[in-house]
Amino acid sequence: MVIGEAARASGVSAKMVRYYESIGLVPTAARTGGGYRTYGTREVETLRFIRRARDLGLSMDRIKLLVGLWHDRERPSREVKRIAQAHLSELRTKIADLSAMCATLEELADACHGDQRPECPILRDLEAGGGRLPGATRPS
Amino acid sequence: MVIGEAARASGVSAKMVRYYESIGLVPTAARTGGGYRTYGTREVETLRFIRRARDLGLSMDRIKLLVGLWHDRERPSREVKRIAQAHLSELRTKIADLSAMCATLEELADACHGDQRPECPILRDLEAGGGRLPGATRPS
DNA sequence: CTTGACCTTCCAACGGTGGCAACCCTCATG
DNA sequence: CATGAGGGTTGCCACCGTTGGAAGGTCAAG
Repeated sequence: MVIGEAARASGVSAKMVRYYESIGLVPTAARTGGGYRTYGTREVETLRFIRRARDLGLSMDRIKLLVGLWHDRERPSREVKRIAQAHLSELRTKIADLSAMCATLEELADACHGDQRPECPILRDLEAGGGRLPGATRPS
Repeated sequence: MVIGEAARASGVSAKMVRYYESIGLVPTAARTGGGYRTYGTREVETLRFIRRARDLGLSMDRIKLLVGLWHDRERPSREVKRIAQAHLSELRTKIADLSAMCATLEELADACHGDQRPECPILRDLEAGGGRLPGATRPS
């Protein structure tokens, strides 16, 4: 299997396969006489593993750890769970941050009539930096 | 006001002020005889505007548009609202994506006993890519 | 031979952050 | 008045992480 076939089989683009090799996430692939990288079933499975981990939003560093644990038959599941929970906690933080932005922006967009008039609560808020706190718009 | 003072007054780092100038987000600053950038109240207010927009997660491109609209007294609030809603829609998409990851990962982490034993549903899922859908783990 | 896939290397994006050598400005001391 | 010290500023380059694209060259197969 050359890189294109491995890419199709794993769902990881050839570009990314080379990249993963360059950062040491997957071991250096064997080469044919002509210099083509070759992959076997095992390598493709690793790539698929990586893609699924990526789909869950895990960072390369954590994926590297997970691949190591995956290949270790003696691993304690505690280690895996710890990584998952660290990621979960970051995901939750990000979601909370985005939700806060969303809430503020929703409030502002709702207050904006959105017609041809120049008056705009969105710009007013960005200008004054005011109404970020609860309690709605402060009285004038 | 030189750049450091403007930075402290606006909450944008001096580095970022130069960066914003380099990408054309803020106009070229006036200079002293010695080549130092100088800022007035108006410039600092613009920087503060930008920082607040960044805090809401807006992209540089959109902030550029918003600053333009902010300085335009004839702007239709429709334009501002349209930008806000475009960003809102992206925020919601991102939140949904992260929430999906979160849900999957929560399910897997809950199923993992997290002790010294090697058996681990998290790794099993990443390996097989199976149990993403409801209905629990399929029978062997 | 032609065509397609592969090889390497560089550039772009996002929004900054960090470092570095050199320069400017101010103040203190001789 | 001159000199030095210290801190702020300048421009430039490189880096973070992940992906895509393009250029230019090589390989394999029809």
